[in-house]
Amino acid sequence: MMHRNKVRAQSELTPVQSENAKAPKRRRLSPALRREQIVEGASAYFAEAGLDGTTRDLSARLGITQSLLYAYFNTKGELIEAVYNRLYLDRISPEWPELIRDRTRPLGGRLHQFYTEYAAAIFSYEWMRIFMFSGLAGADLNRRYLEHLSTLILRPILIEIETAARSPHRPVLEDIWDLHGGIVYIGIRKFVYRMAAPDDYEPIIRCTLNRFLHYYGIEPVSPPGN
Amino acid sequence: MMHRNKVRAQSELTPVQSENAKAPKRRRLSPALRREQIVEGASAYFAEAGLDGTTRDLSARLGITQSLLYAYFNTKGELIEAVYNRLYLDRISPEWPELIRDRTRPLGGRLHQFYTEYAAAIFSYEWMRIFMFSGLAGADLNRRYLEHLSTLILRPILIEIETAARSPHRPVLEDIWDLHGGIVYIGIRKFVYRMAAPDDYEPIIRCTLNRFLHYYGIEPVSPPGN
DNA sequence: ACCCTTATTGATCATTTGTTCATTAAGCTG
DNA sequence: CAGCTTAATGAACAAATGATCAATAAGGGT
Repeated sequence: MMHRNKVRAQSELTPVQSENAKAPKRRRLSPALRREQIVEGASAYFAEAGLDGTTRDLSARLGITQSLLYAYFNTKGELIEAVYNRLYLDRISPEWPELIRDRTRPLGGRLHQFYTEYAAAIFSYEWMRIFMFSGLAGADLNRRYLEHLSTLILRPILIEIETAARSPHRPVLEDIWDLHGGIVYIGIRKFVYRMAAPDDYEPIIRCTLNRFLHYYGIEPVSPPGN
Repeated sequence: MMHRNKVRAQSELTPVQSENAKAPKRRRLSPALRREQIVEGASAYFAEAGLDGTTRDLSARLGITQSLLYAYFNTKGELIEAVYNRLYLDRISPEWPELIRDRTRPLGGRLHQFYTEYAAAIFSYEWMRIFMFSGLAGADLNRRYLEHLSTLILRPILIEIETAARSPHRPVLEDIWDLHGGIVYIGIRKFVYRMAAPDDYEPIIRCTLNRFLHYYGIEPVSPPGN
């Protein structure tokens, strides 16, 4: 005998408390809304538990029954696919390639803005961990995302550095991956390994960028007060 | 006639023995040997399937029964623990801190040797993936490993850079993490995201190091032919 | 207020998976 | 060879898990 009424008993004790209690009564939402709520909750849950997390745990966290998930997704895989879409969709801002190529501004400032915004975009518990989980699971989405990133962001950066370089050194794409990896690794340390990491990413991003630019004889990023 | 048993056991591994050699005869190994074989197989298997891989799949791959696993490990968790030990144990060579601090040699050469050896040590399918899986699972081992690395390797590198620096710039530990992360990210791209990566890590490691050293006014690494 | 559509539930099924244990046989010793 | 220790097997159990479906009730339309 399983005592599944645990959640129910909990919710009955707190009928309409707004804190963390869920309504004991059955709530009927519009399909669009419910679906949105499920995908959002699934993102948070799978980021924590991994893609092997169970549909029962997820539904319990959402305050709905497990079978309801199957009214919106034919299979658990479909649900995970929806999580992928929500997470990856438009994660690469279409403005970034323009920003990087905008030669009316100093290259340092462009890269600084890009990496500050990029860090803000991906340095989240959900994104970092689900990206890693799906990468390990062999999801093709990861490779596609990174190919996309390489084409739209890293190659333009490479070209801009080559163009702006005033030292004898010239970078190859692998050098841009090194720049990128050094910054992304901050997020990996924080969200995958759960190590202490700086609250503000700006100083280390700026320093990393300056070190990179310096090698190619490009002027450093202006201090943030600029 | 003579050493029939032994020969038989050996030739048992070769598939084309008799017509329907499908039924694998039960092989009786010494506990130490069998345990070693299991842990090795488990490392390979869990690296591929993740720590949620099943004991049944593992035993099938090892060519033994699933229940035999429990003759050597009381629980699946214990088996995974054994995999951790096999993988992490002595992964940080005790000679590296000495190497890094050996001021009779140029700093660039020391760091180059260290990172070449370090890459050779951890850039393997098994290490990279299991480290990532266990990190995501929240295994304390990861944090301990990285703390260890920070204390024994990164801090000494920081001190050596500070000491050797001839430019106005001075690094903080986070800068060393950036250097480290940029290099480690090569392995992450290759083994987690399964992207194309250079076969020989030496050139990019050298270039990354030189870029780093250049910022602090430290002489570059000598070319490999030196 | 009363339908009536359908979002939601509860029960249930079929597998999967970790774990246990009595039984079997491999291979060393006398 | 015979006997004996114990490595190894095969069958089984309990809990967990993905998935299904008839029954229920929430809440909008009239």
